[in-house]
Amino acid sequence: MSTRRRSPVTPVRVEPHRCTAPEKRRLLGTTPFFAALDARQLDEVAEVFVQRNFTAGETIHRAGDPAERLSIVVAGQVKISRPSVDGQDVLLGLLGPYEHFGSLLELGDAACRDDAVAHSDCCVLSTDAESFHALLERFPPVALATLALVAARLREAQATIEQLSTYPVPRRVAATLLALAERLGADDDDAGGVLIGVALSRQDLADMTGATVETVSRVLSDFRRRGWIGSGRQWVSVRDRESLEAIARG
Amino acid sequence: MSTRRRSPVTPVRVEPHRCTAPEKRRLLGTTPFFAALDARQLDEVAEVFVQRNFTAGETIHRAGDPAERLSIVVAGQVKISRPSVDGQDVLLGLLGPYEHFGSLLELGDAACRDDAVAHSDCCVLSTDAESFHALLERFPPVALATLALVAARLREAQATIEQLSTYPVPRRVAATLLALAERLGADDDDAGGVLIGVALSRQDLADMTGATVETVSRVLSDFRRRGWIGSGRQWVSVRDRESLEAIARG
DNA sequence: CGAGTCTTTGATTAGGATCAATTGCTGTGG
DNA sequence: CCACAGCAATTGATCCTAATCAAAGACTCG
Repeated sequence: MSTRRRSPVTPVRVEPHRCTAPEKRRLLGTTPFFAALDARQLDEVAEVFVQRNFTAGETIHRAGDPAERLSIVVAGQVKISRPSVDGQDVLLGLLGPYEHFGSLLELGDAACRDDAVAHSDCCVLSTDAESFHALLERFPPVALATLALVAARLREAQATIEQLSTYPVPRRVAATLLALAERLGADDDDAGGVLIGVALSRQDLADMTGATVETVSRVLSDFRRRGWIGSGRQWVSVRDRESLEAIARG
Repeated sequence: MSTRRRSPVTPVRVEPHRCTAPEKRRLLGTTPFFAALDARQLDEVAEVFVQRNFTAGETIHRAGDPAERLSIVVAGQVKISRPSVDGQDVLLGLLGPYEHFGSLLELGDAACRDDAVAHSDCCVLSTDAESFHALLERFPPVALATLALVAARLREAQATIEQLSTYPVPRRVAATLLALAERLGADDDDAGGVLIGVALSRQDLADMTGATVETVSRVLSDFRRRGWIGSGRQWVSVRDRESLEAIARG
């Protein structure tokens, strides 16, 4: 068929390295959290962060674990999902570099509500909630940056609520694809579209849109037949942004 | 019928007053934003806040207005809803005393995404985004408190996303009623339940749960027949928390 | 009392979920 | 290198939840 190909164009990322101290400092400095700090201050920050690598599919933490760490993705992607008894997971975030997950503030005995899984091989810097809280108090600009990040997340969440409340599935799928292409678009697969640069199963898409695998598959087949997207096992690429936007707008 | 009554037990609140300066200071001090500040600091804060009263139904701001003010409810309730072209509004928040709305940070030319309407007569303290930003920088504890508030909102939003993605309507309605009773429960109407202390139309409930008025009405009728709630025009009271919780848990 | 709004109830429809196979891709091991 | 195991994706058939369409009842207020 015109819009089908057989091999996922997604190059897989691997990162089996260990950060040196100065590297760690540099990475943290690139992060929106700590962008405002100078070299000396970054040293202080770097001291409380530890680096860990995960291979694709590895579990970072599970819902129910004590909520005591804040983590920042520095390479690769991490999938945050809320599990439910009957296996109907909800995908709350697909985080790329410089995005955070875990607990920002809660020092008490709160439990994690979500699973965090390495969606690709990835590298994560993390610290315990207590140390992070100390950083917030010590460096006011960090608190402000954090506030901005959380506020942005809240806005995204509210947009998602709006979508789930009122849009039919094809519209939600279109909007989700566009958002992903925007955030993770590795431009151009060989058919001149914007390839979503992350392994993306139908199940993932279903968990993001609150639909079922089957429905998502049907919707994508339809979009593909119309030439709006290309898709295959674990990948999607946007080929006709205009049309998708029209659907996403209603 | 056993569970019907004719008059809404909701007492309407009225507040046609004007805060004196010390009153304003005291109110701000009770707010989670500024609880950590001392009297002198509160004076400074109070200077940039102005008080406004609204009568029930009055519009505070509309989606599309420039996003330039942060407001804190000090009495009454404010309804935050996201309008959509086809009138399918989404109710994002029903705010009571000490909850905030408006823009925390965006100093640019951002536009409000939501309508804010006085849901009851209410009293609001507000300031412009710029002044608030200055307060955040001047008083680090305020930034931390704000961060905690926004993080809490984010958690609520994620819970809502989970519900909308996977729960059927009766479950969402039950969960919503319990949450409202928790937050706004004026205990005891004359039938020994927990009355939700706010005017609450079926439409509001529909906008909160992403369902239609008709469906909500049917669900409530069902709950009422089972004796789990009492309800009437613009009010609901929870009479059998246990059973509702069972539904809300699935 | 009568207009207007909110609520309830019924009948019908449709969007998606569910159930059930089948096909196709990938990586593995003989 | 090919066969096969295993998972991902597709497609079809059916069912069901909730939306839609339509109307009538209830409460409120001027």
